[in-house]
Amino acid sequence: MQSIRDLKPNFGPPPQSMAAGPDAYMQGNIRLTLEDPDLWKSFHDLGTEMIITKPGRRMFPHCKINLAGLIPCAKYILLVDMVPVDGFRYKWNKEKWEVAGKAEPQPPCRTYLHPDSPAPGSHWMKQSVSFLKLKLTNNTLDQHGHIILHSMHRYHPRFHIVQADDLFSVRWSVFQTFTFPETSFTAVTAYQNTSITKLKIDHNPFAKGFREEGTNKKGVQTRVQPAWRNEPRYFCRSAYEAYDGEEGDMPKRKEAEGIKQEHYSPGPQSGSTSPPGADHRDVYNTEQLVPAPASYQPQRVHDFGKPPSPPQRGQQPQRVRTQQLRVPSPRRRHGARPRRLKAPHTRAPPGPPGLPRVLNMSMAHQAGKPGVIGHHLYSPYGPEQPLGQWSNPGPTQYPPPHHLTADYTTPAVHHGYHHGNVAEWSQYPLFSYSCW
DNA sequence: TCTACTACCACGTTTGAAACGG
DNA sequence: ACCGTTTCAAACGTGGTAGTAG
Repeated sequence: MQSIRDLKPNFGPPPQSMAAGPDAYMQGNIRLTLEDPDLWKSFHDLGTEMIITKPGRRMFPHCKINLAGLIPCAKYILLVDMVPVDGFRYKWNKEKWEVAGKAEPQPPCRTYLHPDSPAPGSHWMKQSVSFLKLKLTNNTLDQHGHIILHSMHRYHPRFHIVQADDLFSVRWSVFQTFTFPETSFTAVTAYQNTSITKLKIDHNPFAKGFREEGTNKKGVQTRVQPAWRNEPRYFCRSAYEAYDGEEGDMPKRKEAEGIKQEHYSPGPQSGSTSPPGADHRDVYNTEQLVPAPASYQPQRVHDFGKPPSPPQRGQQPQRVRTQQLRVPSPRRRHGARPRRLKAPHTRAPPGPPGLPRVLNMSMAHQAGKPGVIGHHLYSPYGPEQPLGQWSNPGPTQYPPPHHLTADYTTPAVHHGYHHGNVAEWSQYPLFSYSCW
């Protein structure tokens, strides 16, 4: 059913203090499923691209998850960050992505905190959790708390669930981390793959103006069909399939259901042209406990089987209105067309003044040195209230992804337990909390 | 010349205060 | 006065495109 390959080298028995606790058991039952997996897969098959801009750009598709198995009355914090898929920089050449060299040093790592956090498990489970407001930027000096990425690099989002009563106790809490392989993407400043552009136009409501039907005046040739749900895919070939090398014959999932047996090869292991080419709706699940420095310590393996009730296609998710505030800005563009003038609304921001809630964590750790990390929390509940500190955000290089593994029978890759207060539970920056 | 990036544009959607009606 | 619905415009999100830098 499931196997764990290539997780972490230093697996060992979990500390009993952690393994035996009721929380540990309950946390092990947490299930996380990705909403709109077919849409994600559609993009993934082509090689998802996400636009990054200086002012910040939303993701599309955006991250939306369903949670189950939380303790209803316990409070949780949800976080998302982006980690490089591999250590390469890419370029688009002749209709396919090619490795263009070594990855640039990583910018300060930031983590997006879901605006509802902290909230009880019942809150997270009663409806899908959307990270719609998450924005990506290539501005390393960004002051808005957006997640900073490098263009032409590949990333994938990680979801972190932390049982904690408040933001300040995160460092003492247990993290559980999940990823969805089909959410990996290439950060770009302009779309390279025209098929991706078409797909975005077709499915993103904000891009309706570029569809052929309607009032599109730009002559963009796109499919007219509005929805991806009820039609066969007009695209067929993954851009990643264009990669030569070991993954060229990577098995593709035959259909949306059924047991998958493809092998997910992490980038570094599959040569220089590393992008994962297969879709991976179902994944293995492992957990790990409080890490010893620089090592994962998987505790046990869960076999969750199929997700309990995967989101139904076409199901209109309940509209979620978060407390996310709008960052007041004078006018977005210089030459925007004039608006009709009337008594101008004095729109109060829907939330207290401030900024998107983003944790900024920069790793100071170097090989063999537990890092003292800085992180910056932007909270909508107060203007620029850093709950942490910046500290020495020197450029760091992400490690190769260890977590992308083989057989999948559960919705998400579950990376397991780790404590937020341990600086080097892994090489990833997120958990380099030192203080809040 | 090529590639990556930016600024601007014109479109559409979202949002919430104001207006309105019961 | 209260509550629910509708209206409407500012704010925002989107991809295209031209221009620029290296």
